[in-house]
Amino acid sequence: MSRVKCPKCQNMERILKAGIIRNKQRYFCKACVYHFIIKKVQKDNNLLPDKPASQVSLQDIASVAGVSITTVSRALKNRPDINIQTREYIKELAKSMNYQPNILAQSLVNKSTHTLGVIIPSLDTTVFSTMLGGIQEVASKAGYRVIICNSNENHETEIANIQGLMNHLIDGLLICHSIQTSSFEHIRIHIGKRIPIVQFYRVANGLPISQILAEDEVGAEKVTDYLIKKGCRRIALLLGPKNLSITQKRFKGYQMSLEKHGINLDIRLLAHVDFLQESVEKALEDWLKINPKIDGIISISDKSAAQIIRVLKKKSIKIPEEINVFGFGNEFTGQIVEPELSTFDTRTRIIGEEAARLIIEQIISGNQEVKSKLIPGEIILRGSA
Amino acid sequence: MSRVKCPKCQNMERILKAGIIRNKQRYFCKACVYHFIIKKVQKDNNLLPDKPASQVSLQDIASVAGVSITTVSRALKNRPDINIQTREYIKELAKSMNYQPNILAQSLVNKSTHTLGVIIPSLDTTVFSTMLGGIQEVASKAGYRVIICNSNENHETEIANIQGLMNHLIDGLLICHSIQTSSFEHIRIHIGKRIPIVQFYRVANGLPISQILAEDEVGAEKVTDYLIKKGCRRIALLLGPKNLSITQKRFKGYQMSLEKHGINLDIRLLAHVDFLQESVEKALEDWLKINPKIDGIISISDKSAAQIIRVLKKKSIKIPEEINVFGFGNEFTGQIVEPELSTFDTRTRIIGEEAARLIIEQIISGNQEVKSKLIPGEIILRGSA
DNA sequence: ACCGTTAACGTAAACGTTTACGTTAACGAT
DNA sequence: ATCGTTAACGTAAACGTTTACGTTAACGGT
Repeated sequence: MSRVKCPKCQNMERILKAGIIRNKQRYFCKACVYHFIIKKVQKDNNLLPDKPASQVSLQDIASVAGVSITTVSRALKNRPDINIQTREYIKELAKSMNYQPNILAQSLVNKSTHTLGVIIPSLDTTVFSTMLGGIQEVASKAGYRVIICNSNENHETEIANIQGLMNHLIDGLLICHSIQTSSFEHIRIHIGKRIPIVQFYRVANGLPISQILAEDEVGAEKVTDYLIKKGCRRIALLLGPKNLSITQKRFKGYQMSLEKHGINLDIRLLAHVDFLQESVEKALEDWLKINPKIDGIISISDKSAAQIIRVLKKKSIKIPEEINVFGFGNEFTGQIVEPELSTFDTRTRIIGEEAARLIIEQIISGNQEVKSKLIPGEIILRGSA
Repeated sequence: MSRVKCPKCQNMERILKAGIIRNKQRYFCKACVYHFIIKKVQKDNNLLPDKPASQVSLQDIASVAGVSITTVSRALKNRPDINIQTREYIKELAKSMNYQPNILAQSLVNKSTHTLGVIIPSLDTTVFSTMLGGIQEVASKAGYRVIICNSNENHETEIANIQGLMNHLIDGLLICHSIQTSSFEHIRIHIGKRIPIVQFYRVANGLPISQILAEDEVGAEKVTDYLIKKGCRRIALLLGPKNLSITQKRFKGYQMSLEKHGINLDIRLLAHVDFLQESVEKALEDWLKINPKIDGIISISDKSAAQIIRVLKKKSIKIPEEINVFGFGNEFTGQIVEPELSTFDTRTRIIGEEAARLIIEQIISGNQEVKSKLIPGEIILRGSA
């Protein structure tokens, strides 16, 4: 027989057990037909006596003011249907009570979080952190927060990130695909739903969603044109993984320029790398063995170009006399190497800014019309070519 | 007389107007004592006929399965008190209906968002984006999202960011103060509340909250020691704004080293800059005019050091023969300049990682004990010193 | 004196979860 | 057959907002 007392009728006799829930024994009082659980007496835990200082809510203000929650909400939101004196009084009261609205609750009702999700492949690469800076600035000026997810150039992580963000946390998604991403089902699922998506920099072409792009094709063509005009005939091209849109476009621009100038494509002059130092150096080693010798290199990034220059100098190969080196992206690094790096400025920050602008416009207008925008870049000539 | 029909009794006679609310005329039917608003007939707007595809909720699943919401929740959360077959059935049903939980609603109930807020002064600076990378990695492995706010080195923005994040959006705040921040009331308000705060890299010392720090003092001392041992006696020190903790600590380490070696402090050798290129070059110009001549420079960052080296080379000043140059931070830039940069590696990424680890620990344990952790750095010797 | 009008409130549903607690029926032991 | 036990549900409150709609009283015109 249990030694439990019914909290309702104080009876200790006709008490039965009634199952266990979440590790707690439940009881049933036959006398008053009542189910209950004996709670362990909270022995005021030894933490600070500070109350949890739970945020003040509309209800708290309403109680103090002696009005309803609705009236408080109206006052704070400057809605009509409220007496001006009442409104001012409540506003002051709210301020004095240090009221802060619970954004979660607001978002739940309003079905809008004023938050953008951004998925980028890496934070350590200047290109990406620069774009992020652009996104951040535009978003914040428009009153949007930014949640950043780093896919770490990993396909699975990208998928997981998207799933997480899409669960009502964000109003719009900006995505720059990881190297590994080649299938895009995880994106396609979300197209046409409430949450707009914009791809930037690295994009998937088959998808009916907006894009903000760098001038990869035109840029590569212009750079190749320039090198050919300068007399180069054996121009090596450093590219990323083959599945990247960027890779394909830069190759296309390069190819078009060669064709235009009647130069045959030599596939030995193409190299695909994974952005890591070793793969860049390996590609360079291979190129240097080729005959006839190369006289120009168009790098995939300024960082890789800087690494290339470093190796070439160690081998006492003169830049630009023997080999012209061209970067891509215009990062700070290019101004530090010697000779300073000629590069194609893709206006990375602008890409981020435009991506943010576009998605915010889509969020506000509700119009998900597919737009594709190319951010014009420009050649910057310094010493290396 | 209004030509309005009461939706309840269909009467068109005894209808009165009853105020305007949110730009809509309200009516009152005397016949059936009923208030109403005539809604404009939605002329099925010309958008896509696609339904908004509102996410499926627990209620939707419950309806289909013919059980209550509670049972569905129990099934999906693997709670006890549910028949295994029911559970499996509901799980499959949920999957087939492509159910995704509404994180907002979950957070509202659970009072936890599994999201960290990070406030950093800039995204374009390598140091910060590197720390961010560390934070991101640890957070994401622990199942936390990261909301990033860029204070842009601006005090007001920092305050606004914190206010926004603290309104129930985050479970913990990581903050690296802006240059301009000298008063810390906006932080102090939140201390001891539910949401823990951890400062990293740039910290305010007076506050009773945890910190993750670089070895600024020890680092500056070690670097100065090294230069003195190498024979330098006129070592210039490039510092940030005076109010930064980093500035004060590096100066202290520098000063201690001088004292230890019996060298008098010459305040002309100190310069405070704002991280912009112009201010760095201005400081350098001033130093070069001083007599006796300087023979060493400890820079505030590797980037500034690279700029210094560039200027010195233009003036044909030999590095390290005439002037030794030391960086701080160990960024990629240091490996590109010529001569390669000697630097103090502050282990920036580790600082971010540790900050994230610490705050997550505080969130989970609920223990906000103040901890201060110094991340050991090390001198990296290359050609410039 | 009555009627229409409106200012200024309040009530309650809704957003999508989680969870304390109520309820029922089946089952084994007496 | 009765009673205690428990598996397996359901109900409803709660989280903190927003907002459609109900309600009251005052007021001015007839």
